[in-house]
Amino acid sequence: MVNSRVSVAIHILSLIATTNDANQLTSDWIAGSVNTNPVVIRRISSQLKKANLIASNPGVAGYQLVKEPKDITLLDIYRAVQAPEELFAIHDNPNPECAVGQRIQSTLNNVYHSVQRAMEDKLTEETLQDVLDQLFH
Amino acid sequence: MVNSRVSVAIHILSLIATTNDANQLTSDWIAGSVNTNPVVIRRISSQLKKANLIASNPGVAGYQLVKEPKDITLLDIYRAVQAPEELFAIHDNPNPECAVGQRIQSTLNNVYHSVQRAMEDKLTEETLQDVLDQLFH
DNA sequence: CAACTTGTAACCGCATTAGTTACATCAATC
DNA sequence: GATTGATGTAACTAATGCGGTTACAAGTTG
Repeated sequence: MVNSRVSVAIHILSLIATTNDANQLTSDWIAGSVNTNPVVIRRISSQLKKANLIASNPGVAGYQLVKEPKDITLLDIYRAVQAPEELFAIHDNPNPECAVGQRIQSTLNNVYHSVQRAMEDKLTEETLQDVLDQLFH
Repeated sequence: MVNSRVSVAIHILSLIATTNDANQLTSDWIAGSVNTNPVVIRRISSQLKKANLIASNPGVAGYQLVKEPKDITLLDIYRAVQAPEELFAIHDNPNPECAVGQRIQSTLNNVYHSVQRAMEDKLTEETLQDVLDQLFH
């Protein structure tokens, strides 16, 4: 299962996108909405910042979106908070002396590739704006 | 990331589908091809058996496919070894007094649903036979 | 009976995750 | 310029899930 950082990141970005008062947008206040520790918010915000999705300044309260919600895809968010990895794990060191063991890894890689691609395509289709539309239907 | 049990399950099923000598198909021998402990093989085989994909008998060596490889989809295998769960985790107890916190869970559920659906559709498209075709191209 | 097998329970070490404490650094305000 | 309150990070903890392993019950075959 994909960890909850993606969900928290979307929550954070939704708050940033819809909160007018910048002074209100502290990691403490966001943590109150997400219901977690402020450090968890700052940790994920740091990843969103490195991915160039939000901006912030040490010492000054608040976060700002760098792009418009319609230009932030869920894949952008996913990749911002998720270590780059394959969706499916493949076991290590299958026996090369076995016909199946010898070719199972490359075969699985091929098979899984289209599955992961399908997932990422869907994540690309949906943007932060779509999330906002659903939040305030 | 999805754990490696799916990959090991496909490996096991590939061996069963392509090994003629039933006496050879012990959990010990399969473990030698996968390169793991025989108990890991029996554990996953037990799940495949409960999912009605393979058959076996206590005390007698070997496993047999219950269906033809073309009738075993990767989703069948995925569901056999994977606890039924959502692909994306959603954080617990967001603040109901916040407009975003109040609706984020149901919104994320909707958003993630189509993504998971896309993945499962792809897993349904590919069968054990496709894997065998790629293994012995 | 002896030598095998499958099936399962139980435990271990490791990695990952979310939560937390602590603190360095910076900015705004009195 | 000292105080206050913010971001940014390092470091630690508890809980969880994973694959690997030992042990053993129960069955089959020769």
